[in-house]
Amino acid sequence: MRYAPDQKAETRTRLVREAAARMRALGPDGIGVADLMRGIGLTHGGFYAHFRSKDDLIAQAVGQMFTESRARFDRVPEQREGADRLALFVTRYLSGEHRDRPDRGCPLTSITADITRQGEDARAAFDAGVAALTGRIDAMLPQSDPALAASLINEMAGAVALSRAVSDRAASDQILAATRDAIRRRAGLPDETCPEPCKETP
Amino acid sequence: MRYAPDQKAETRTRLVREAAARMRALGPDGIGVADLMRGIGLTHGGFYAHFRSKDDLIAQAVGQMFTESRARFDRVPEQREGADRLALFVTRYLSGEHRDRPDRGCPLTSITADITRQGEDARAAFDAGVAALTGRIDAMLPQSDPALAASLINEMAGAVALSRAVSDRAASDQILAATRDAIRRRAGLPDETCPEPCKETP
DNA sequence: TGTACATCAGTGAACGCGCGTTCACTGATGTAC
DNA sequence: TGTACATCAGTGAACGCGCGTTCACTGATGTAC
Repeated sequence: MRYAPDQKAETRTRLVREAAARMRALGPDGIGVADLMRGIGLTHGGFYAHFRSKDDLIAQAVGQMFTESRARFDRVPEQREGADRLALFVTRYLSGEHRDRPDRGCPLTSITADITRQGEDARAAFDAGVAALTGRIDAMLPQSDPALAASLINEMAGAVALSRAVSDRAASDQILAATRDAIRRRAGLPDETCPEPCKETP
Repeated sequence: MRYAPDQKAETRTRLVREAAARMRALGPDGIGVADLMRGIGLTHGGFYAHFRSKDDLIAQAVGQMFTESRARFDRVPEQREGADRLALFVTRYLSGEHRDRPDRGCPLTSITADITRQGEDARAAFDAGVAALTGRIDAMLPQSDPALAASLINEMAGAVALSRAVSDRAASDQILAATRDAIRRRAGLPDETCPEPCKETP
């Protein structure tokens, strides 16, 4: 078959998305080139028409992860703002759904430790993502406080990561609930009243 | 040569220690059986006289990591207690030295995301370690508050992990400093006055 | 209109390598007689 | 006292396997003449 004019670009996009999802769930070492290509219905040989190396793909995927994470956690009904937006973010971030679906989760909860061992490009993408995320949280605070914003995201990311690692479900739920309380208190938000229908676990 | 009566037990101990150090720095997938054996001056073939499998070793090493971490961060001059002990712990935990030496660091800063993908034994060892650590922090609080203790360790572990991932040294230092402030405030400790000589980076 | 050729995303066999694991063996020393 | 054998932590060759990467090829369609 002859290919549609933007077929190659489209395949590349699908690859980066698939890689981002797998990396969140399995880490950079957990994705294999052949597996990945099979995942989007192709064979492994074509990979190097799209990326210089697996490292190159990883760097692209790190950027993608932050983009998707932003779309998932920061998207809000337009009329909301300030504290209301932050409350929504916190509820979503510290939810059972976020814990149970690492493949769609925030990169800070899954690949932070791995980034240390990645190449320069992946690290740069990670740096940019962290800075942007911290900035957006700062903007949702009652008054700008970059150190507080950084501190809040550290705790939230740490809590979600730990809630996944802990085997006991009740203990895991408890970590998330306690962290929601702590974050709300620290950010000066009202106590737990769901700002929108809370579906904890799907 | 004939072997000393406790030689085998000693070799096993050395292996578990070496594995713990490597796992912290490289993750469970980052250590290879042959490399590890070479690291303590032996050849790979002898490994299976000590462990049923690599997974078995990993589970042992997880326990070891928590034991060492406790010795490193919780050891205090005996006269100290309460808030004073906690201040010491926080200073050590959120230090440049902890960031720069992951091979001697707290497992919560390095293997949390990996534990999700490990076997039952490793997860059980991790669970026990987390519970014990949280309990010790709780005991250092002015008054017991298990949820606060968990919240504090989440933020501290998240911050150290992130301080390692960030490329820019100044930004990394800033994460640690800001988190020390945040934790001290949250735990009701006095402001930054070094409770003992602070050697930040070696 | 028909023929020859160019294009190019994707194919699949093959590569060298390191992994976890197995197993027959080594060799120094203790024990039995 | 000397000889034969048991012990056992560690050795090193070998295994099957999956990895990242390379490369000659496919085959449907567009273009040139």
